[in-house]
Amino acid sequence: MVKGKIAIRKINCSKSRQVTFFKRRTGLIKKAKELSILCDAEIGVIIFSCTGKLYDYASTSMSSVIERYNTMKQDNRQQSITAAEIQFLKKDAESMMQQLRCLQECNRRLMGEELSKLSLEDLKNLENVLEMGLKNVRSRKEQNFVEEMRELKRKVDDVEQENVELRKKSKVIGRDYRESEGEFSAETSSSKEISKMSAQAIPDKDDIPERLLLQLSLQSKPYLLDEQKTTSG
Amino acid sequence: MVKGKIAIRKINCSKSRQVTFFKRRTGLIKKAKELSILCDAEIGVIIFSCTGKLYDYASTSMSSVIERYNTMKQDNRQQSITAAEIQFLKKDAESMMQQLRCLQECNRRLMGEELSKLSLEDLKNLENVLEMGLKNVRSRKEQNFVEEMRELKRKVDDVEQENVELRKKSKVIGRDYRESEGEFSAETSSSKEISKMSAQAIPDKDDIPERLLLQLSLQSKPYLLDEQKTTSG
DNA sequence: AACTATTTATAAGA
DNA sequence: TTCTTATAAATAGTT
Repeated sequence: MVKGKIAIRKINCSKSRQVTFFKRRTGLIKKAKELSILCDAEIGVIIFSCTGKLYDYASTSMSSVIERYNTMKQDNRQQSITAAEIQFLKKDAESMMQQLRCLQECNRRLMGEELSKLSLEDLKNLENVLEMGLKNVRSRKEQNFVEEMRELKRKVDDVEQENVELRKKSKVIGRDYRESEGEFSAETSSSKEISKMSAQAIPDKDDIPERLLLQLSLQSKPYLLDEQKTTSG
Repeated sequence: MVKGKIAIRKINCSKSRQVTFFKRRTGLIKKAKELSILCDAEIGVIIFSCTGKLYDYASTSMSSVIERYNTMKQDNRQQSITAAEIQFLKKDAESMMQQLRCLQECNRRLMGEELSKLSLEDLKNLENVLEMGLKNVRSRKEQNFVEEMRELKRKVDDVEQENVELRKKSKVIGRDYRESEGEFSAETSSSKEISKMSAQAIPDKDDIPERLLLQLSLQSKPYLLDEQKTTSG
């Protein structure tokens, strides 16, 4: 190159390697700058010295260059999730958080909490909604009740019928058979079924990571069927 | 630089810009190569032409260079958001979605909808919650009502007092003044205030992007104070 | 793409 | 690191 051309291979002498690194690094970045200006190009140069020090140049910004590079390369591994996508995710999260807060507020009001900010008109509307809801719940409850009663009666009839036949049998083979035992066992099995039905509940709040619960301050537990809130009696 | 030095500024002639771009790009990458070899440096060069075409060189591999760059820069903005973080974001989103669905279900049940899956026990609990809530709402409503009545009465008194004084005045200056006019205008202003109070509602669902609404199928509008749902009467 | 006149870059030495 | 200087390399303008 000058005053004694050198071969392009690693410079062994640490001292002169360092000097050459400084000179050529400066030169390289100068050339990159010139190229970007002359030809209106977007350029990024990243240089790590052999000692690990970082030197860089970017005509716009390095993140812009890298992002553009990744987009163009369609690198689907780690880097390809662009800033835009992350923005979307974050925006989604924000919207959902807002929705959650809104729903929680509604929920609390439906449970008769946090009413202080409501106007007389709002309260009237809320009362109407609750009255309607309560009517529906009672109607449904009654319906369920009637159905379960009917079911129970049918079972009792079945067991009584069974008992009658057992009694007949015991007379035939001349053996004593206590009638109360059969009835009792039938009753317990049907009440087991009732409690099994009430066990199928909606998803529990424990499925949600604590991190989020804290963020949302769900400490007041707006989940209706949470056992800590709705102990019957 | 040569045979007529040129100024470092964008070359206007598209043709010569293209030629210069080719020459200098080649030169830049050659210099980068030489530097990486001579000084044992890890180098990456990314060049986008003004037409958007990508040219690059990396002494090792570009992903290695970029990764090392990001690690070193600890760039907390776009690129450094690791795959793990993105996983977190997505998990958060999922959890929130689940919470939302759960809250919506609760909300609907509190409004007496979607009761079919509930057991007799659940329905009893729900009825209790609604009764409690309704009690609170009615109590609050009554309180608000009393307060507003008191406020109104005070205003009426004020206006009557004003009337009395106006009548006195009109006698003094011998001019006729109709008493109904004053009272009427006072009444309208106070009823305006009532309706203003009910206007301050909770955030509307319209604030939430349509994309999310669709995802959540919020079409059934579980927002209590949504005007389409809770029209009084 | 090749040529060439010059400018630029830079190796070696200070 | 910076300066100097001799010389190699890069490249603008032309063919």
